[in-house]
Amino acid sequence: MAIERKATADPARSLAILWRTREPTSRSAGQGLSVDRIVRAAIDIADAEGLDALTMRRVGEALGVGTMSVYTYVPGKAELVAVMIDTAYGEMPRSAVEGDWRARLERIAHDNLALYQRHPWMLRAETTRPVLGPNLVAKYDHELGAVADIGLTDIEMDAVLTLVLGHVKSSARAASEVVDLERETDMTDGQWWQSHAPWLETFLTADSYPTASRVGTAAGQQHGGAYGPEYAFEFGLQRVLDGISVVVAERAASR
Amino acid sequence: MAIERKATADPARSLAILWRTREPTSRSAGQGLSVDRIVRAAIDIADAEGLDALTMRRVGEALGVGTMSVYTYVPGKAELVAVMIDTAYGEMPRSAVEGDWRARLERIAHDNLALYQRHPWMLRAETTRPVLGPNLVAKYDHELGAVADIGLTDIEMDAVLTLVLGHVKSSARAASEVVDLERETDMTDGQWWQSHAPWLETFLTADSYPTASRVGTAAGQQHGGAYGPEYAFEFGLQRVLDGISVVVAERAASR
DNA sequence: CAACGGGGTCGTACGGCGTACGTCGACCGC
DNA sequence: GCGGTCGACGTACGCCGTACGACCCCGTTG
Repeated sequence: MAIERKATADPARSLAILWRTREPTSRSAGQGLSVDRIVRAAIDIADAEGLDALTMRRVGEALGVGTMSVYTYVPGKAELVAVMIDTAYGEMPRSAVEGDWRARLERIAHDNLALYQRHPWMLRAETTRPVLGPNLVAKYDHELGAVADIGLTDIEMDAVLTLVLGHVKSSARAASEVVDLERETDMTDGQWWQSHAPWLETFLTADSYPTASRVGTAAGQQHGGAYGPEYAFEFGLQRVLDGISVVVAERAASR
Repeated sequence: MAIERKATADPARSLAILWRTREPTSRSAGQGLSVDRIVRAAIDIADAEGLDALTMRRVGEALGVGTMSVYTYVPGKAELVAVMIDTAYGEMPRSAVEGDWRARLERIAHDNLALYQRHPWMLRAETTRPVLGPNLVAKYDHELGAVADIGLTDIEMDAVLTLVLGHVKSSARAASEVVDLERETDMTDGQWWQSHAPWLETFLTADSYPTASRVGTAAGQQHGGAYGPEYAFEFGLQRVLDGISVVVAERAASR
């Protein structure tokens, strides 16, 4: 029910797979099992049914193969997930670097949001000390390109990226949970809100917590409408970019 | 290895416990088991050893009681976690509302960071559609107080809070993972970085990804030093607050 | 062409988890 | 003193990840 633990995939093992240290043997070169086929099957399962549905038994099944055969190509589930993550990074667009830095960062934020929408399981699998696969490195390099040459120090460039991507991840997580819950409970967020309103009013009277009840109601109605997570994402992103522009302006002025 | 799934604790059941709908019977009033004792024991375990170590068997053990006895007071693990979360909120300071809005938000950010440092398991257990326990409501009301009366709409007040708390959570998660990994691997972040440097240089040459290799190295050294997650937290927080001040200024000007 | 060796495959089994279910004992109200 | 009720808990089920060892098939070698 929580974030992936033993997310500590053995980095060395994962890296060996990711950077293709081992060339395929003549035997396995046929149409048999392979890391690629396993990873693709695993991603399909996780995309469609979430990280909890991704079990080693399930992967074997999907490939018409015994559960333990999977372990021939992948040392364990944690390492499989690590490879899945890097593979997903590899499928991201590397939009051309055009426009000013703000437009570029905005574009990157939206690309990453789309990534999380396509692969919601990544929200629960990623760690902050990621396995440095080739696609993550390429992604990092590409994204740094958006903030290079605007007068920031290297440390600041990294911090800016961390900030923006962190915001995207927060927002994506919120949006993803709304979708999950709407499917699990067969209720839209708005319906859920309304069905709980009477209960809330029992305890959360305007007397006891006036501000919370007023603002909570307003925010709840917003969620009921078409916009909710989307608004939080856009609002937050614009605030973050505004904040970054203050630093950029400072650096430009002192040059 | 991931974020709590079936985090869908049955809200009604959780709420019933949280708002103490059921008064203690004369029988159970003695020194026997109780929701409070269970929750306290569970929080102690999770604080000390993480959410993975928190099993129902373990909770029973800690209380000198059979595993299934716990289910007399709590409908399931998900609901137990929900109550743990609200309890933790209840232990937060409600710092007096003083200073300007920026100082107040900064204070709130630091209070929430401290909460996550004391209870790192919350980073993996919280959801975005939380169970509306009494302490969460009180916390929300208190935190709204920091941004009331500065000219924002209700929706914006909620969005500002969501943004700041989202940033705190991102940063706290990063910091927490660093701590976890340093314990698990018996290596500091700096040592880990250095031990992987040769490997990285093999693939990530300055030729292939000049920006990534330069900035990554700089950021890596930063992590090796005393500051890393703390810097990311403070840098991001100041940027977020700068961004918010732009909106506040706009609203003040148009009034 | 026969024998061998090794690698891909997979069945079984173990120790963990959450928890459904049914029983038992002790206490409280009468 | 007694009946009913409720807290406590033992057992068991179906999941999970994966260690271990057996099998089988195929490419290589003598």
